[in-house]
Amino acid sequence: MINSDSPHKRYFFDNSNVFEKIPDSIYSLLEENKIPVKLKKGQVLFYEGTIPNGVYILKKGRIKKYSKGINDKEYIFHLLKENDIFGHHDILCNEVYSHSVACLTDCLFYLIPKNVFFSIIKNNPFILDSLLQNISREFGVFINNSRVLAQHNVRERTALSLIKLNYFFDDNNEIMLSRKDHSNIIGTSIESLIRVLHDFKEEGIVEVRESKIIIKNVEKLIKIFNVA
Amino acid sequence: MINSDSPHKRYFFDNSNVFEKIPDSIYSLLEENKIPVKLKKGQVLFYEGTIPNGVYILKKGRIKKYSKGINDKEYIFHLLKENDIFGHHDILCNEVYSHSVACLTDCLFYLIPKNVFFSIIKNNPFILDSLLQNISREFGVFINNSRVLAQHNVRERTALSLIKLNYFFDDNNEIMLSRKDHSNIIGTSIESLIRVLHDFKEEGIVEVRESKIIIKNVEKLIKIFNVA
DNA sequence: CGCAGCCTTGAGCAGTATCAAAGTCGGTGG
DNA sequence: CCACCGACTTTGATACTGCTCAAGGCTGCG
Repeated sequence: MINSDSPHKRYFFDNSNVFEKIPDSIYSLLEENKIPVKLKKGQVLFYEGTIPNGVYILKKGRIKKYSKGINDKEYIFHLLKENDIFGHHDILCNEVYSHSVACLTDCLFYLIPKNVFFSIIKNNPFILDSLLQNISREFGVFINNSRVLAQHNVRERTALSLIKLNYFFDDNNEIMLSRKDHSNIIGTSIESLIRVLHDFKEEGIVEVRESKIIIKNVEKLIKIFNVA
Repeated sequence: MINSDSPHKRYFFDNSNVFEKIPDSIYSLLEENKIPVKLKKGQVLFYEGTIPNGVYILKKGRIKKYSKGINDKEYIFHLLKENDIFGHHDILCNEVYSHSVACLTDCLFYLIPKNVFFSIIKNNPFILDSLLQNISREFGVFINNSRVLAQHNVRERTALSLIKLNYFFDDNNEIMLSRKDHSNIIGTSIESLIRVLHDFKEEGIVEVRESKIIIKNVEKLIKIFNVA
């Protein structure tokens, strides 16, 4: 049983508010050194395989983290929204980016340069702890993601994706995402996704308006995902 | 193109030798406080959902990390061998275990009690860094695992699993794993796995003897995985 | 010797991808 | 303002992939 209040929330919803409650001293350090970056919908912030230059905080907008596979098809494994931090994994292990990031909407980022980031975590065990805690927690999410891909069929995965997306696009209660991106989250073809959405529409579970999806009945989605 | 020497090694092979080169002081602390645990093949070291009591080092044997899903079917997302450390993620984020661990062979573990572990990482920034680095690095592995599940078919995933297993069971050059476990790694049914293995046998890629698999031609496996 | 637990094979069916074609929407330029 | 274009979405037909169920084979052990 999963929804945003359930004990399993940990596994399916992941927000990494590392800088949620930070000391004033760090805050001002961040303020002084942050570099604002503005991008339009569709633009790519960075590509997998390139060298990281810092850590980002998403201040405005929605982004996708993805990695390209067969025939350059994207696999989208994470969506982020306001105040989420990202890009720290590859900095911390000193590797090139393991994934790309692109904008689902117009976006504003703060780039925290690598050296600033390192000096912050070096001098603030508090932040380091929080970071470690957050990264560790993400594992539960990843394990579940993988298990879902391995064991659930497209209908079930679509149901789960809608539950998550509903949570993700909370502010306007409408899911705005291209079918392509949506199918690349679920790990299926555009057409298969559309057919499942069609079924859900007929079953009164969702409403589809102008390519936006409105969830009518989350309980049914949960039931479908849990193999009702 | 992936094999154990390729630049993509990072994404497919994951060893977390956090305690690889540790100061003598820490080593003796570990030596004094470690609790040896012996288990037989098939036994479970811990179950997902239970409370962690420490961090483990696998000294002897082979284990699987898995999580149960539909109909109690296991999804195996990681195999570990000698000197691998595990169980630290859930300790670090102060959660119950996100997965279970069971023995593929007779095993010997060292349990490092929670408080010892914490005092070590608290007093040794060196270890903490190494830990953070390792955990961060694992993300690349997980992203790739998920993408493979989302985009590759059973034949391709089986090929990849064999490449990995070959690396994992390096010491005797034979893959010893039940069809059930193997299929739970790939994310398919036992029968489907068997059919693919049968094909590989006919294509001269593997040899199957007494339920053990011997890889005859890794290059072909790589080609199949990369969608030849 | 017989039983239990794996492994294997076969047949049929359900699920999913692919390809092709038509419909929809938004934006652009005449 | 309207017509057209391109991108995205939807639908249909078809083929293939992979799962399930059922049965039989093999192996090791009591």
